[in-house]
Amino acid sequence: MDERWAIAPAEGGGALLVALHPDGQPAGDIVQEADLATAVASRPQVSRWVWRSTAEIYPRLLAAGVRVERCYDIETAEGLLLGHAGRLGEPRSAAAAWARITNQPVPPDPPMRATEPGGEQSSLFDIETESLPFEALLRVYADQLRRHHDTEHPDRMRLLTASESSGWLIATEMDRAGLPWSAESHRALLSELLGERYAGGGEPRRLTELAEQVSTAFGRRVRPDLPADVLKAFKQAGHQVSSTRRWELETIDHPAVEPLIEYKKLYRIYTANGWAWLHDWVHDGRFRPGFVPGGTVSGRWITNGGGGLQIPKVIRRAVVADPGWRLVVADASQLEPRILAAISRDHAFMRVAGDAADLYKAVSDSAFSGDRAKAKLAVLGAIYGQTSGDGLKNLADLRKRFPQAVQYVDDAARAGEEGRLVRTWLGRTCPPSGSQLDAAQLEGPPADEPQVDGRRARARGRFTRNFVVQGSAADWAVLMMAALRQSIASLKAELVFFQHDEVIVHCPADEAEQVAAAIQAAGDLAGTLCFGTTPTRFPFGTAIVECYADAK
DNA sequence: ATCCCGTGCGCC
DNA sequence: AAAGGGCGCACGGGAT
Repeated sequence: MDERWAIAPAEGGGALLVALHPDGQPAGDIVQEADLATAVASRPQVSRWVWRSTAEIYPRLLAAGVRVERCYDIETAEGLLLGHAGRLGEPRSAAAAWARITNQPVPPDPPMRATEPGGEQSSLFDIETESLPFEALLRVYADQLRRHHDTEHPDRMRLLTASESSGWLIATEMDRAGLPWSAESHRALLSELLGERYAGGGEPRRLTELAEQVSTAFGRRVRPDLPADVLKAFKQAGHQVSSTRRWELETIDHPAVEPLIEYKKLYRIYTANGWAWLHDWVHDGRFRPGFVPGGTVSGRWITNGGGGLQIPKVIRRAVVADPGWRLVVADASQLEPRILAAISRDHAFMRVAGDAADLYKAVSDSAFSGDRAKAKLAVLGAIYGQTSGDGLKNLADLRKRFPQAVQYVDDAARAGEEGRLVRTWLGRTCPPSGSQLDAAQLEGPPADEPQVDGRRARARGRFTRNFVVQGSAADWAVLMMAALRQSIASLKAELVFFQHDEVIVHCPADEAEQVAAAIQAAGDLAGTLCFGTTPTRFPFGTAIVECYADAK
């Protein structure tokens, strides 16, 4: 039974509720109840809750011990529908949607609330309840159902909205659970890498030493954290470099290079994941990243404040399962080329993507006489938009063997260059050309010259080329997460981390094998739900470990 | 004192 | 060997 109810918070912790017809119209009278969580918990027959914002309501439900199976997040849907209409960037709040329906001035979206470091649950109660009347919210919802119907692929668009709404449920649950984090291991690691901190503050011992070594090598005081200073010093020493990026420094033969590179590496750890970060972001043995589903235009998630999706490999030593528990770490192997196979419907490419072990090997056997490195470069070049180098010839070979797959991304690039929109498989749409959210707009100086326009157009082409693949991969990934969430719901296991194509589940040791199997099953199901029946496979590399650093 | 931007590097 | 896409974050320095 697909029973839908809409709900909104009311004064004093209460709630307004109403049952809904399939077309979104109210199926009865609006009722008011005294307690939001009780109102939800007492209606187990409801299979999908319709609400303005998961971020507003769901933390309160979870705090009261109430989990929901499915929801429809109206503001998330508004963003996706606006995007589909080529209006990404316009206000997506329910109030804005209502204003558009009623031809009133559209209010700007409220600024994004900064996440409290550590994701304290209490801060989530502070979100102001929007003053849009419940009846207006219901009208917005019904209007959105109609707009779904009018999209290019209504079934896919509905699946996208449902999936993205699930993403918000998952994000909220993951932030509540938190990633198990050993502050003790983290501190030990920092001491080992950086040395002691001086009592009076300032950089730790190892950084001070390396900075001195750099100065010694130059024969004068040089501050390694000032690129301009470093550039000048190298120039005086007779080495011309255009930046102090690591790969460029590595080409120089000079005794300052080695301590300088080491300094930069450790300085990064010190500033981004050092003692201050640990203090701000890890509490009670958990790191709560503040996940934001669909935070990027391509649909990838972002996190709020703690750099949760950029945890350096070396720092993963601090991610440790609870005693008797394990981390099941799984990443989807070679996901983007497999996605390209599925969305392009290139039969030959779908078949090589049916090789569960190694797609690049399968491509190289098929088109590059066994040269795996070449095959990989060609495939990545197609996805990212190669502009130079040997890759172009490899790309030509790839096109010969898999014309439809390469055509798909070439078409996306062409569309982008010509200022048209492109969409992911499920219908998430790129920003319109020239809009605020169009990254290619920033490319180069703001001049009217044809050369600049051309470069900008090509930059947008590379963006849209990648968008259809990266974004469709994000479509798949969230569906996979939603399927996984359902299949482990009866276990003690908890989803605790998600990073583009990688998930971590924290579970008792005796559940680990079952969880690992559930992840693969969820990937397979997501593939079928998203793309229908195809030969393409979505295999995972899975590790059952006590420490994140031991995965892979 | 505070904001903005370029630089550089972490992740996928 | 690097490049080609997407991000967040910290820093210093200049502008305000």
